[in-house]
Amino acid sequence: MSERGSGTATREAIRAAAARLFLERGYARTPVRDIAGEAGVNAALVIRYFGSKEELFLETMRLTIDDEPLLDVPIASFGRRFVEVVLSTDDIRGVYLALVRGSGERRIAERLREVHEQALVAPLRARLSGADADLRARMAAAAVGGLLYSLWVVGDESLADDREELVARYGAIVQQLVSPQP
Amino acid sequence: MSERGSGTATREAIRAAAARLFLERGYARTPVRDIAGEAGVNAALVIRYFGSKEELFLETMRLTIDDEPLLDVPIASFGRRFVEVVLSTDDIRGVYLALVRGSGERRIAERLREVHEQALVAPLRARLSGADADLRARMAAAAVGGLLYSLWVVGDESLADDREELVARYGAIVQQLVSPQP
DNA sequence: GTCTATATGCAGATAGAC
DNA sequence: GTCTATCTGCATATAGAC
Repeated sequence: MSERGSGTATREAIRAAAARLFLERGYARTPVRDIAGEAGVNAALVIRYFGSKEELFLETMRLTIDDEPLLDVPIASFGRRFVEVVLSTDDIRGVYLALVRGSGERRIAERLREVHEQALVAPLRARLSGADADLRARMAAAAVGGLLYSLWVVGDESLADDREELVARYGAIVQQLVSPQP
Repeated sequence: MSERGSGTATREAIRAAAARLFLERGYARTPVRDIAGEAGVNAALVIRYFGSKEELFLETMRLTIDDEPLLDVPIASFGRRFVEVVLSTDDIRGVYLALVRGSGERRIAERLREVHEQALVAPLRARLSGADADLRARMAAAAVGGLLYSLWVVGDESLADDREELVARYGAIVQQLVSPQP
């Protein structure tokens, strides 16, 4: 294998280890040394390749929501379906938690803003029209964000108890937010 | 002045400096040395008095919401009023942000849970009755938490644009959540 | 080119001098 | 009651081994 091939493989090993550890422990509680150890290389190499711990974090903590399950949903049941999709998409929880907790760093906060915009606001906005469509989409995104926040950051166990009922009732609220005002 | 008197004054100076800096910069970005400098003492003394940086943080980042403005509000306009109070209470923003961003630490996460419970869930719960009162209070608290999250953690500027309209419309949603289901 | 060993500088924390 | 000296562990930078 060429020098470049080996380098690329190592790069990937570092990226994979970093993603795993950042998702599991978050930014502050993940030393570069642990990432290096897991990837089987020296800590200095991690910095060599990625510039800094923060760069590596931003490189790995990306999120694209698959909105395919949302495409054919009738507008009337969209709220409920959206809550369902957000809660059951695998990667969201870890990335979201890591970004929120790391958001004291300026660039991590920027990434959180992008993810919020792309994963929550945009899919909602796409289904709305009218003069206040933007405001409605942002309020609905806030409500959904609040659900993730309560479940994952605050850790409100009682809320998680009955998943079915939560999806139904909270979904109805989101629905109300995306519906035009009477 | 006695040894104890001076000690207490210094203690207070440290606490005040810590509160100011934690609110301004958050947990991770506030070195103990800066707190000591601002209080005019040695960094070791800060640890001596408070045990650890984390203890000092927990000691200073408390929050009690004044729910007096909520007592006489008719139940029908409670949602709107609650949003109004939460958004206009001075200390909330700083404490909330510091706790959320520090919540990677177990004990800080616990404090966030307490604050969420006491400042959001409890006032809502107090005004509800019925079998599903607890669930409704927790969903409403999630929605309000999501508003704070969007405004302060994510920094959704568009949402903050028209404060009047935001309070009115988001308040209506909270109202819907605390109202019994048809 | 790819990687390791090692140095620098800053953090929180501790021991003990005064 | 307060400070100095110091330990440990962190991210990061550099030199150079292979």
